Amino acid sequence: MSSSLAKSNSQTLNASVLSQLRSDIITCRLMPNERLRVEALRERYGMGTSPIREALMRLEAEGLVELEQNKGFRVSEVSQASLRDLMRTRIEIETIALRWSLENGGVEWEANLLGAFHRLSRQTKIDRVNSDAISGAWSREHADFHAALVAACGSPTMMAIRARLFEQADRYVALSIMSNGPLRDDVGEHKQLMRAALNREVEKAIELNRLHIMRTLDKVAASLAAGKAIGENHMTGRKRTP
Amino acid sequence: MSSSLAKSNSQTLNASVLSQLRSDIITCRLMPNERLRVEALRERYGMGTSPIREALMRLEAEGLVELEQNKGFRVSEVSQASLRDLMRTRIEIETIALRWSLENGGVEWEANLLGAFHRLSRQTKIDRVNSDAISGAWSREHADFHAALVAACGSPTMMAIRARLFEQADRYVALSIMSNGPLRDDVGEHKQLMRAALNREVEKAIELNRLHIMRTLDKVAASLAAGKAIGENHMTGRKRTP
DNA sequence: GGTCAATAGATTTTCGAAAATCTATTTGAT
DNA sequence: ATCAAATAGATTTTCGAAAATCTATTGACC
Repeated sequence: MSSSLAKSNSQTLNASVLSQLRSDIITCRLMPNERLRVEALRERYGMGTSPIREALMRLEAEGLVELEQNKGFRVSEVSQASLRDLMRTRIEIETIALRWSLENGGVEWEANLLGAFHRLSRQTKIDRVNSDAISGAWSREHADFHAALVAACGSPTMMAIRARLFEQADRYVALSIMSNGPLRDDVGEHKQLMRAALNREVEKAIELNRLHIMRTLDKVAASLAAGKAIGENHMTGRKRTP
Repeated sequence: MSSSLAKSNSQTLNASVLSQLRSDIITCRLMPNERLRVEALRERYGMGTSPIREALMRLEAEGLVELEQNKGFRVSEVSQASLRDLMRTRIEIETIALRWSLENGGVEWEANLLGAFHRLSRQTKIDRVNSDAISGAWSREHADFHAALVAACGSPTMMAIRARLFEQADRYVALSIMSNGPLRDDVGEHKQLMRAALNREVEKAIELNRLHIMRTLDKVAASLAAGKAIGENHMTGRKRTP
């Protein structure tokens, strides 16, 4: 029942539960709006209150968790409005990061991008066999590919912002997959995008990236509208007295 | 010696120490790179370890604090490189937010902007009398003015990013003021910027904003280069044994 | 029946001490 | 003298219980 990722014991419990919680939220093993009771999390992750609350505070700053004074934490709510806001902002941020990256990228960047694409396309094939069981691996390769695109942008600040928005978007994607199955086979899209990037066709790459995000938005928004029940009022109330 | 802001007791200690710490870091009452020992902070803010560590974790996500595993927290380091990265990113973000805000802003937005400018210009006058003693008040009005500019941008995500970057920049400004005194009298700059915004002269407002940030960057970068000693190696070592 | 205060249980928040880890210094061997 | 292991003190990290707060329900009163 508890999360799978066994962490190397060289980390502090704090760091360990932070990455586990983040992962559980992004993949919607912890559903949007779900209450995060300290006692329940203590049991789930097997540790005391301190590291858990510390991790939750950090995730609050990242926007994955919300805290109401004296009422505790819950997973951030999802909504059409914030999905659209998120994706709109993502497009702007990635546009800038991509432009900078194409201006600065050298041979190393090109090599890493090619590598990331290769891993992603392989992973896609594997997934087609295993259905959507281990799509966690795909998700990681997918994230890596998009990170590789902007890796040469030269701005740690911009990259950090981009990564955070990508994570938030990933949560919506996970939610969509849960109700409607895998989004679509977009190996082609990624390949096009990579080619434009490697050829330094800046405006084309930016436009492809924008379309890539917009297509995801449409798909996710649709399944969010359809599967309204999911994610709304999920374990919203307090534990019933026996 | 401890921070002045007396917090209303309706907040949790956690929320209280969070805002105090954030303020102390942004104003450089806690200097860049200064170690943040839990015991010292316990004394400074008068509470136990839990709320303090929770606040520190949150500030780490905001980029004001850095955590090294098993070695504790310290105020984030400052550097020419990260200053330039920060300002460059700020320009891009504020450009987008400003554009959206000028597209969407209604009468309410205009009124609030005028009000914010009025308070800022009044505050500037008061400050000229009291030297740089209570420049904290000016800093607040200044932040409010820039927030008012983009308040109609319609994107909570973009506004949150902008606010965070502004805070980070404010820390550099505070550092600069500490060594070189008040930056400059930029009432005129703010007035120009407001007028362009109210007249919906989008490109002009964006350019003025860019110049506003660039001028600040130049000034701050210069005093950072000059006063190298400040902020470097400040209480960097471990407490000496008696 | 409806409203409001009192109560009890659940939950969050906070504390202070214990455990784990790091760092500087001393000690001992080569 | 040099290096490495051992030690001691400082510091971080974690725990579990106590205090504070919230929420649902009961019961009194109109």
